[in-house]
Amino acid sequence: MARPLSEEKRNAILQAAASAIASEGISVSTSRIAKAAGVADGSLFLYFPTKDDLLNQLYSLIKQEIAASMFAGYPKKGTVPQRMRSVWMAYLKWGVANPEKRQAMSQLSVSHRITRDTRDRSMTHLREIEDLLKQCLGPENTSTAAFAAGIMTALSEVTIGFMTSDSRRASKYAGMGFAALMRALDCSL
Amino acid sequence: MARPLSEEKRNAILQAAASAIASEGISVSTSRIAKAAGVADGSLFLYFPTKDDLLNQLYSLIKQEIAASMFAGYPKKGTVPQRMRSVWMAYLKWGVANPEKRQAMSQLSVSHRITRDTRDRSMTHLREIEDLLKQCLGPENTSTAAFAAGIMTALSEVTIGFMTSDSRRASKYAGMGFAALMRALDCSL
Amino acid sequence: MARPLSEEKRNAILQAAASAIASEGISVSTSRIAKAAGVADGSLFLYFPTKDDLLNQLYSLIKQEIAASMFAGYPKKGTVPQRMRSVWMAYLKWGVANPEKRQAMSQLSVSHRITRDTRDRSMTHLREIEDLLKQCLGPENTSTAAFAAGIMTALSEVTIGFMTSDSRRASKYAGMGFAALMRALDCSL
Amino acid sequence: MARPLSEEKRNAILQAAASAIASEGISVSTSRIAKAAGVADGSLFLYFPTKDDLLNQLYSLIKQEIAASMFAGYPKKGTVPQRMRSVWMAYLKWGVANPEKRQAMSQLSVSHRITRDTRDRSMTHLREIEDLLKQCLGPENTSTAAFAAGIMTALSEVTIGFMTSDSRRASKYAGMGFAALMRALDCSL
DNA sequence: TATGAATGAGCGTTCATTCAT
DNA sequence: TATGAATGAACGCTCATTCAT
Repeated sequence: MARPLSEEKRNAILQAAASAIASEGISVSTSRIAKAAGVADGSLFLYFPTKDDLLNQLYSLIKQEIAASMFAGYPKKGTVPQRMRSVWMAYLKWGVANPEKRQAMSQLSVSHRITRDTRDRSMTHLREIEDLLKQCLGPENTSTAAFAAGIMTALSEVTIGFMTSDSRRASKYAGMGFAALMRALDCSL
Repeated sequence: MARPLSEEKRNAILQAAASAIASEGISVSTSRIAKAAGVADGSLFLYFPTKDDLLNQLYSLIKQEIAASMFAGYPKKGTVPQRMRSVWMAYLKWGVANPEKRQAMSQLSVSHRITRDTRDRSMTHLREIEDLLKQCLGPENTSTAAFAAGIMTALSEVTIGFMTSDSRRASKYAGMGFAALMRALDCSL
Repeated sequence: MARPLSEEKRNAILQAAASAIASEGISVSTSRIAKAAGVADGSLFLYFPTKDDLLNQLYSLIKQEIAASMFAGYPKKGTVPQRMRSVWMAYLKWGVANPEKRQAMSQLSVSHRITRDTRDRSMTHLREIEDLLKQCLGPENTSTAAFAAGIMTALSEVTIGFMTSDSRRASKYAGMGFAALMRALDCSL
Repeated sequence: MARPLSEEKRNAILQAAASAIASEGISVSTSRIAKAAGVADGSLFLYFPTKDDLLNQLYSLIKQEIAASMFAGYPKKGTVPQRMRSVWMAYLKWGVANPEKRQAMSQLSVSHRITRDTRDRSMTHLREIEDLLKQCLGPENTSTAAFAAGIMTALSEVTIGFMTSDSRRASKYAGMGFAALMRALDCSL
């Protein structure tokens, strides 16, 4: 049955795309991505029917990866602040460890080539965060959980940015960021 | 400094670029921008030698416009919180009133076509904000003013986003956002 | 002459090619042909070393099939007009029964990918027709037999076209076509 | 107002397309056509938005040219046979004089890239021929005029083919072809 | 023998930029 | 100054063909 489509190559392409987009932007050519992935130009289209597909799948993959990493070492039984801190620190860790994916993501998330559908699907991973935030905010502020989630995301991006560009003070930023978040959210508990 | 060409056309091109980029992304063709501006394809290059120049000038222009609008009605003699609130609300107002420029900006700010130089120059407009924040944070936290500015920007973007997509509750978000900001910054007063 | 491969698959490929070319033109991909034939993309090249080979063999095959069908039920002992009518009607019957092959043939016969050699070889099948025509035309017009054959072919194509697109009057066209042919040839007998 | 689109270049492209298609088939690349026309690759698309457009316009153009040339020197007051002969000879003349266009046409007319619409529009030019044929056939055979037109076209193609490949006897074929046509049609007058 | 993944040349088309008018 | 036709490099994608399995 000939060779099966290699998961390895698929990943190489996604990886190469992330890195190429990080350094050249979304307008990077599929040819450059293929070259960086070590496959022929045409092979890319064996794994992803169009460039838009590649872009959308990359977006989904990174979102998934983020969601997963956020819950690594999650203290299910911990207090709400403990759990908040865990998620926060886990995301920061991922962000600092994956600068290319973060940069690629910043390009992808504003791109018109990422469909509404892709965005919606990736949202579901954040449902758990919103649940956590609802507990933090208390029952009367339940409706603002989405806003709170936005704040959390925004603050974490800023924090990772500073951690990356001024890495000597990385852990200081991490702490300051978390403190700012908790104050901003003004959790009832 | 004499500008030999029609200032009017120059502005039409910048305006058209903002709107075209907002709706199609940075990859929009110069031809489409020219058409939208009501000038010939070739004329665009009389005003901006390359597309990158146009992009950079647009970036600068919007940044400038933002900076200016932030200080409209600024109460120079007011208390720090009053001045903070003024700047915050002024920016929100601009953001809600200029969705296209905001969208264009979100594309431009992540683009690799905006040079370091352009970015740096635009930073200077925010010097005043940092000064204000230093007063807010107190002398011992002076070194974190840049981080605080990042937080402020991030929170305002989130807030405008929610105001725009859920406009019935716009003023509620504006207030919540400001409260969150002040708490996050934990100003010594 | 031993053909090592499955005659069945070879035929399936030729059949699929005829049908695919009929509906999509000669530019149809070998992959589509393979798929329609129920074999793998690569397998096609086990049976036909190149696409051009496939095309040429298909051309030859159809020409052969036409030649054979023309002489089905041929009245060897009949008069010249009887034999002419037999050939005429037999070809019409084949044409009406094999629209895909006819369409494929119309693409193949004008294609530059069919070699002179292939065309020449296929000509020999029509030698018998020319012999028949020579008898019809009489000894003094022997040199125009090729022209007469051209006329016959041309008229039969037109006739089949009308029979196919206006099938209610098919037999009327068949008769009219034959009458026109016999008049056009002005046979001495 | 800059240069206007040059009719000359447009014609050069159509001409180059006809000749390139004649010698390489419809699959000839737009780049090759552009080169042959003496324009840049991109310029072709200034005159024809897609290759299909070029193909369709070329088809229409040649059909029009044929229709026009058929009625050059047409004896409006002549008898029906005189007029038939005029049209016949005029078409033969065009065909012999324009072998490339004829070859291009043979590719175009079987191509799936020529739309139904294009074909239909080009049909109208042949209305006049059908009218002439109706007079030839007499009122009782009016319904078969389309069939007669098909026969006429088919015979003329065969005739031109022989005139071209055996040009020493060109005028003999022209006469023989016409005689065959008139007999085939069996005109009542 | 049969498969289908892999290849890379080539395609139709777009577009930033130039230049004749 | 302003125009838009002209350019050609580069793009995303296809496909006949090869080759590892």
